[in-house]
Amino acid sequence: MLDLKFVCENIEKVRKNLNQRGDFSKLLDQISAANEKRKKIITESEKLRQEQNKVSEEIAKLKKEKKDAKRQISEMKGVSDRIKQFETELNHEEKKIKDILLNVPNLLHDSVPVGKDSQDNKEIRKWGTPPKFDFTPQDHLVLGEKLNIIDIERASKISGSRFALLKGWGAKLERALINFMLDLNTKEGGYQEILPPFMVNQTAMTGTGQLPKFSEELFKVQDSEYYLIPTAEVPLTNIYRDEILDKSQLPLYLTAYTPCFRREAGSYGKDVKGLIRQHQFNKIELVKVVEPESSYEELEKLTQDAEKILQRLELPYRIISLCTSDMGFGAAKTYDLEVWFPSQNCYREISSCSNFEDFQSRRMNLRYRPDPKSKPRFPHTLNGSALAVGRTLIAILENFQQKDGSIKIPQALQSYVGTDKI
RNA sequence: GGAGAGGUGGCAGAGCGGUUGAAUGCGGCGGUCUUGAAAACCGUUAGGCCCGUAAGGGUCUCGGGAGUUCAAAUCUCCCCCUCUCCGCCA
Repeated sequence: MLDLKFVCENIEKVRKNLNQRGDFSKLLDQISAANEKRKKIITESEKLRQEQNKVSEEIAKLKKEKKDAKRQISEMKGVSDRIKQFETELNHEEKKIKDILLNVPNLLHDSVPVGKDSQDNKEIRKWGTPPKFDFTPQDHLVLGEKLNIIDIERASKISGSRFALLKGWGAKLERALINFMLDLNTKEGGYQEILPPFMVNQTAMTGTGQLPKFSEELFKVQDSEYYLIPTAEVPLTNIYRDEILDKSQLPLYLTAYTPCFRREAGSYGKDVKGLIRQHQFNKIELVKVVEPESSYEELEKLTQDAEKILQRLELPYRIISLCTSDMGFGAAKTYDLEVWFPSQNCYREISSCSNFEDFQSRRMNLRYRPDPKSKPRFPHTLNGSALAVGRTLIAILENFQQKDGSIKIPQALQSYVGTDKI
């Protein structure tokens, strides 16, 4: 959520920035107008309240002295009604402002490349070289079926489309990856491991920005107010919602393994084959809460933490900076990590690392105190996948496949899987 | 699921419907004392919003919402959460 005051005081600047994401001009004007009205109402009603408080005090004094206060009481009867009227109007304007503000995306950082679609995303760097095969490499589905470790058909029998069943070494590899990533994040990255709830309430979803705008992407649990998390970002970032953290608690580094649940509405026909796009997938997430001054430095570090996993797994990847039109709703800047997929002969997203600045912390009223004497401020929040586990698994299958259809296990992972080949 | 208890400032814990944003204690910060520290003593210590260049002034907030009243932390109703006991259960 943007700062109302900032928006109203810098409306042309905000308009120009948001123009890169779409047309929010009308909404901004509505906000500005509603805010003017709001301020007027407040000024008027506070005058009345002041009078009410003063006279109430007089009444109290008179009563104490056992004197008559009838005149004052009847005088105040009308005042109280008018205050209530103002209150109603004020609530109306404030709700209007909040409803709009919750649906306005974050301002983009100056360094975000300008572009009109994903073609304009900017490659930042590349690591590793795509493997050369002296045979035609298979895609992960073919490999998975041959090895009897991925079963899509039976998964659709018990659930539906966009679900998968991992079996035997497949299941074990997935589990090994989870442990490997968590270990790396905690031991080398300094992240605290969290095992959060996989269902959260509406307030949490609003805090990180999934609601109110993107409800069609979420699974809601019937007969309850719970939503299945689409990413661990939601429970992790919301842990300290409505709190004022001490400066000594920052920076906060959190990591968690969770399954993620997404409706994938609007992705009909996209990635229908295989494990790329599922309704349920495993992910290890990194979340940071940091002081504003250091957040962009922290974004670089967080991205490197995610990269490190791919490097240890010897998977070739590249990093791109998402361009203005490809950026997500709440992010000010995003790097995507894309891993090499031999079967598709291209890089595909395996992690997304973003700085949300104070967009989320303002939504969830998460603050920190820079020092004991100063006012609380909104910290910056960041998150990134490290990594999407299912996509990592298939990247390993495809990049480490051998001529005979077997899969070599990357060195770093062998002790976790318990074999060097499947 | 059943029965009961309770939600007040960073924490603990008071609070006859009327100068109570809120006693007191602890903690935090500043100071006095001390060679230094501790102790003791003194002072200070919530957040949001509005007006104002500022100094400052005003206003709201005692889990959330609605109501009664000239006036609500205090009374009424609804909701949420926590704890204890019983039942069920991984």
